[in-house]
Amino acid sequence: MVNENFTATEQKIIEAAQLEFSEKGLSGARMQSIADKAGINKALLHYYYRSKDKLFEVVFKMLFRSIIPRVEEILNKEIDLFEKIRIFVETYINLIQSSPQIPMFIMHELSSNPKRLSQMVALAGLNVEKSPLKKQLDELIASGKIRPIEIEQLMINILSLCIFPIVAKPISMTVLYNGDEKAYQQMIEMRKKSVAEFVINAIKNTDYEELT
Amino acid sequence: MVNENFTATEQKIIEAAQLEFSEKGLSGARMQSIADKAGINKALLHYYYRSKDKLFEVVFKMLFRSIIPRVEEILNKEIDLFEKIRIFVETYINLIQSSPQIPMFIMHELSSNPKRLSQMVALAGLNVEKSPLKKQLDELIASGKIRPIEIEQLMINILSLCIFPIVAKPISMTVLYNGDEKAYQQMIEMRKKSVAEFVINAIKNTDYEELT
DNA sequence: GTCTATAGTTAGATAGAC
DNA sequence: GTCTATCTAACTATAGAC
Repeated sequence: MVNENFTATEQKIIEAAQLEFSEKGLSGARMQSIADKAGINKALLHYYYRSKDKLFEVVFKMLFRSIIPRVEEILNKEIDLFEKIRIFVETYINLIQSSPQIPMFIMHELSSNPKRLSQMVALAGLNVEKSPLKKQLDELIASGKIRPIEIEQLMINILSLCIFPIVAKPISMTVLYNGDEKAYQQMIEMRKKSVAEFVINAIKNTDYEELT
Repeated sequence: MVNENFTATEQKIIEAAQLEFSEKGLSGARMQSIADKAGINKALLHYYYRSKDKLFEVVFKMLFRSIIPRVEEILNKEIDLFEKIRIFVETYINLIQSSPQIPMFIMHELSSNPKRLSQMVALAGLNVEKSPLKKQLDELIASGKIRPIEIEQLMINILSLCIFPIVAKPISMTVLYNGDEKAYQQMIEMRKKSVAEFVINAIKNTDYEELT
């Protein structure tokens, strides 16, 4: 996760901060707690990052920049759409699972400062409308292989199915499994395959299949 | 939203608090800001609710209790499963749309205090495994009308598709629509119908259709 | 670069008048 | 019940020694 040439101390701070911010959000996080997690003291945090807000900004940008390329890479690969969906779902759920704080971290940030995100998106040069994925999707719709669906709707459906169950872990674990952690983990594990099939079945055009 | 016999002041406080808590979360919320929104002063908040935590608890419980019965009612209705999904999706997206803070509010709460939720769920007597919906689902699977799927997976899929796009409004609005609010609203509007069809197509057993 | 000590600020909570 | 004024605690941020 930490990639640039930081000193050992900087790395420890970034890691500790990421953990604290995603657990507690910007306002809930405590500089003291970050310092403790990093095994240093408060003053050093300010020495490196001046203020809580600056530190947050740094951590946020790093996280964001580490995710975007991975997503883009998969989406723009030259492979069959259904295969792409399978790979994307599995990779993405694994990614979130390994750092379940990330989505919450980003969502925390968003509600308080939506502008920051748009700057970063613009900077990353993301544009769904002009993506190779859209072209691929439109061709399959035109040929009748899949049902008509807007790329935005498809993307948001896939993202919802991958992200929400993990972000809302306490809800699903409690409401669906009476707090059974193991059952919940099994469910997530299953979803690495089942979500892709769910999506594929949802968009596959069955009329077309009958013709082949 | 406010239903019991509260005084006018209490109502104003509850409404203001709900707004503030869902915008900022528990830690980000300010008693001063709640007082301002309610048009009273800080001291009065403490007069009525003793502490910030108590106030939060009251607001949270009220919200939770207002949602559960509505969800249960739809899910246990004696109607066709596909029709049930259509009604549920439309009602649920409308509900969240009218109070988009609710999911964030609940999720904020969850990360900080998962136990509170389980108490409330237990209290509400929710149990998916024993619900009429599960029976209905299992029958349709047995008869081959829909593909095998666990009720928990189906529920979490539907909830994800309804809740996430609204909770993650800033993400989707920015990433998918370059910040165009109107385009985003249109997308949500479409989803009131399209999500149900997406889910139905995903679970419908096409082999069975061919047989009929 | 890293620490201890402390200054400065904010915000939750209480006391007491009306 | 509602207000103003105030206390106290928590937390961010800085100063200054090593």
